[in-house]
Parts: sequence; C-alpha cells; structure tokens
Amino acid sequence: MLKLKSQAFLIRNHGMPRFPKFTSAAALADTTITQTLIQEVPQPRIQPPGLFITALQSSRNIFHIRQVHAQVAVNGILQNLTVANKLLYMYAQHKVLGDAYALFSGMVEKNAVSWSVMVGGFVKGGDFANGFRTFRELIRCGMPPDNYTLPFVIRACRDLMDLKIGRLVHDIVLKHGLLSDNFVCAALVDMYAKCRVIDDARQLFDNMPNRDIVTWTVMIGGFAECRNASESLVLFDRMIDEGAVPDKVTMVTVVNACAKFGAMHKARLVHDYIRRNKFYLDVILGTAMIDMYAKCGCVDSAREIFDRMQVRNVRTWSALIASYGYHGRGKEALEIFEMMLSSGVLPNAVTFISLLYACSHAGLTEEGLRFFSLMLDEYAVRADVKHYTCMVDLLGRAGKLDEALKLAESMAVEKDEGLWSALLGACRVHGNLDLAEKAASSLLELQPENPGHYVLLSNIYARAGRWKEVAKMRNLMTRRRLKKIPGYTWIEIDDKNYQFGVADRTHPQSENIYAMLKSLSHKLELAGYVPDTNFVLHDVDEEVKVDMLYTHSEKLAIAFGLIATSDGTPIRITKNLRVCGDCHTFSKFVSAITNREIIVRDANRFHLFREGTCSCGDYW
DNA sequence: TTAGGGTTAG
Repeated sequence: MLKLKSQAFLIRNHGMPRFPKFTSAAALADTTITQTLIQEVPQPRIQPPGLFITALQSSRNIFHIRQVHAQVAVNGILQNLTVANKLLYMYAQHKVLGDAYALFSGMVEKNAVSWSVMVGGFVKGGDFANGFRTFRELIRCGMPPDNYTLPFVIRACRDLMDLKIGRLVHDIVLKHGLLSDNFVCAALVDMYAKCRVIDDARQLFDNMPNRDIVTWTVMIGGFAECRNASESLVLFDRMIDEGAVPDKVTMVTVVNACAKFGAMHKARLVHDYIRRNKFYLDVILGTAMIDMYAKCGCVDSAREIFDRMQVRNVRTWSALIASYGYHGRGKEALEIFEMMLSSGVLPNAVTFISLLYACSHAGLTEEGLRFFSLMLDEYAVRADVKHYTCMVDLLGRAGKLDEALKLAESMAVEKDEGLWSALLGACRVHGNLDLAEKAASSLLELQPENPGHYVLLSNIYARAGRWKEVAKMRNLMTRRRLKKIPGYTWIEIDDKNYQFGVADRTHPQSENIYAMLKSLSHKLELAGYVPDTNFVLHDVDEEVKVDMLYTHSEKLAIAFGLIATSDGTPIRITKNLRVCGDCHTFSKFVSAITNREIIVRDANRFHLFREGTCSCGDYW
C-alpha cells in the first residue's frame, strides 16, 4: 500500500493527469471520462490486467496512454509484464521515447519483448544512437538477442548505411543461429542491398530455403537500387515462375524497377499484371506508375493513370509535374501545378524542384524565376542546393551566365558537385572559358575521382582550340589512373532490349550496322550534318576522329534500329550516360532524312526527334 | 513486439 501511495505521489508531482475510476475498458477508453480530472487520488482498486490492455489498445493519444499508465501504477499492475510491455509499446508507437525509456529503465523485470519493443521504438523513431545503446545493454545483460530485436538493429544499420556495424550484427545473427529466421534474413538482405553490397545480399538470398514475399521484394528492390534494374525484373519473373504471390509492396517495387530500367514493353507487361490481378490503384501504387510511364517515355499514359486515381497527394501531383518536365512539356507542367493549387494541395520542396526543372528544360526562364520567388515568399519553402541548381541551370541555358554565377555565389547553403556541373554545362554551351575553369576547378576539388569532369573541361578547351590544356587534362587523367566509364546505349525493339557499347562489334548484325552507318554518313553530310569532332578526346587526325565519332554507341543503336524496324514505329533509345552533343545533332538529321521518329532517354530526360527537330528546349 | 513500397537538380 505504501508503494502504491508513493507511485500516486510521484505521478501527481510529475504533472500527470489524475484519473477517475473506471469500471470497464470501454469507459476507460472514453476520452470524455478520462479527461475529467478529479480532486482526490482515488483508493486503488485491484483490477484485471486485461482491462488495461484493452484500454491501451483503443488509446488514440498520448494523454490517454499516460492516464492509463497512472491507473496501472496505482493498481499495482505495472509489475505485470504483459501490461508494462503493452504500455511501453504504446509509448513507442506514439514516438514518446522519453516516457518509453523512463518506463523501460524502471521496470524491475524485463523480458525479450521489453527489449525488442524498446530497441524497435528507438529505431522506428529515428533515434539510432539510443537504439544501438539499448541493444548493447541487452548484450551486456547476457540476454540472447532474438528474431524480433535483430531486424530493428539491422534496419538501423541500413538507414545509417553503416556496413561495419551491419557485419558485426550479422556475426551475432550467426552466433545465435538466427539466419534461418525469415525476418532476420530479409532484414540482412535489405541492409546489404541498400549498402550497395549486392553480392552479399544475393548470396544470403540464394541460400534461403524458404523465401517469403518480403525477401523476394527486398531482393528485387535491392537490384533496382544498385542500378541493375534489368536483373531485378528477371528476378520478378523468376519469382512468379516459382509460384510466389506478389503483394502490393512487391508491385510498387517492380514498378519502381521498371521506371529505372526505362523499357516501355516491361512497363506495359507489369501494368497488365497489375490489372489482371486486380491490384487497387492506391495513392502509392498509382504514384509509382505515373513515374514509371513517364520514365519509360510515355507521359500520356502517366496522365491516364493520374486521371484514374481516386486519391492523390502532393507526391502524386509532383510526380506528374516531373513527368511533363522530363518530356520538355513545360507549359503542361505549369498547368498541372495550377490545378494542384486549385485542388487545395500544398506544394512541397520536391514539387518546386520538379516545377523549376520543367521550366529550365522548356526554356521558360521568366516563369522559373517567378516560381522561385513564389516558393520563397508565398510557400515558405526553404531553397536547398537542388533548387539553386535548377535555377543556375535555368539561367545558364538562357545564356544569363553572370546572373547564374551571382545566384550561386549568393546562396547560403553549401555548393555541391551538381551545382558546379550545371554551371559548367552552361559554360560549355555558351563558351565561357573563364567561368568554366572556375566551375571545373571546384568540381575537381570536390570529386577528383570523377573522370566525367575532366572530360567535360577537356571538351571545353578543345572547342576553344586550347590543345595544350586538352593534353594537360588527359595527362592528369592518366596520372590519376582515371578512365572514362564507357557509356552504353540500349534500343528497345518489339519486346527486347539490345545493348551497344562504343565501337561495339558483338552484335551478330554488326556488319550490316556499320554498312548502314557508312551509307547514312554520306546522306547526312549531304543534308548538312557536320560531325562535331570536339566530342572525341583523342589526339589523332581529324579523319580518324570522324571515324571514331561514328562508333558512338548511340549511333550504332540508331543504325540497328533502322535495320531492324521498317514499320514506322518510333525508335526507342535509352542512354546510361548523357547523350553527347554530336549524337544529338546526328539524331536530328537521321529523323529528317529517314522520316522516322527517334525517342531518346538521356538520364530521365526525353528527346523526341521528329522531321529534323527535337522536342527538348536544351541548348546543344 | 519483428523485415519490404511512391515524387526531386546536375
């Protein structure tokens, strides 16, 4: 009795609300009753623990949980582990981690559930340091970690991308023979994949005797994350063949992989699967599908999905705005933005990035400037480096290099490589050598290991005829043992994808492809195409440079496209690196002399070449 | 009590 009184005293003096007597769980859950404060601390009555558990389960807010906590304390039921754990869980659910930990550390008796709820509470609440600390405490106490606690700890390693601790936890898993547990193993697969150690993830996955749908999903998502979207789609097919049944999360993951892969036939197949299996187009699946269609080159299909969705949120609207942006359809992106505002959805930082991107790629300079001000003044969205990058790109494309530099210099946030790349790109287009050198030196300082920066600066020097500097850049690359990563191009014909590298001769129809290029070259040059040899870095004769230019992977793919299709369908090309300026011009001329449409995906941007013009507002 | 999902610059 003394103990109960002192608990009541503690509660009263710590500002906890006092509590009325409850005769049923329903009454306890009724907030109108529970919020009534009474003057006297009631005499404790012993009540069945089940009553409190039911009350906790129906708790909607933290005040109510605290009231039940007080009631439980006074009734002496806090010693009941099930009740205490439930209380702990409710605090953790509501992310009131201070209260949760106070309760946890005061618990005289703890079991595996108490520990996992506490560790999980910290991890789910994003407090990884305390999550790890509590886990270490568990190990020190001599408690064996179980299959409930470990997934949380592994998740913390994943979110922190801390492979070192991740491997230590993996050792603990092995030591306790818990690798056979699907929850633990799936968490490990996911952790390795997100830390980009895809081989380790795959090895664990392959050795699992009974994979469940979550494990399939994390492995499929893992490959997409590691830029191997084609492997993730192969895995999805294998999963279906093996009889596993995907759920909605799997489908969102697969849709996401399709978006990264950029193959329209796959997108259509996955959409068919979703339709056939009657997956409801909820806000997450719908938004993912909008993104998929847009990144596979069909913004109109993305719009159809958007129109069919019953619930849309800010991410859905932003995805559609970005979709129009990728395709250079800036005006439509702005219309969608207006519609979004009219429907009462507030734009966020991502919405404005999508909008500014759309403006810059459609040449809508004034509109972009206006939206940037609107963002800062009306919507109080703080500009981060990505917004500034869009603005530098917008001004740079419009030739306003001084304004772009001024804006970059005025920004309070730290400049990153993306911002300098945008400035350097603008300098390349407008031939501003001084500024290019400034941007490039910042870039080389930030990322000395990225060969792309050396190549870009070297091309700028080449265009200005500064051959000494070109040689200097090439020597620097050699000294630093950097090689330009070869770019690949894919072409989608019917339901297949064909890959080409530079000077590729592995395709069985190589002879025909090179013959086609040769015959094209004559016609193209008659039509006015002049190969831009500045895009060839090597110090060789001009004639050799022209030959080298004709072996670019994108040109090989286009030539193959002309050979392999004759029905007038668009030639669909996907690049894994940025399209080179000369290939861009080449595509324009090919579309003019062959009367064929060519759709090129360049990163996430699309170029539609038709009758010698390109849909994009890029300045090549 | 436990694992997996959607929009964003260069």
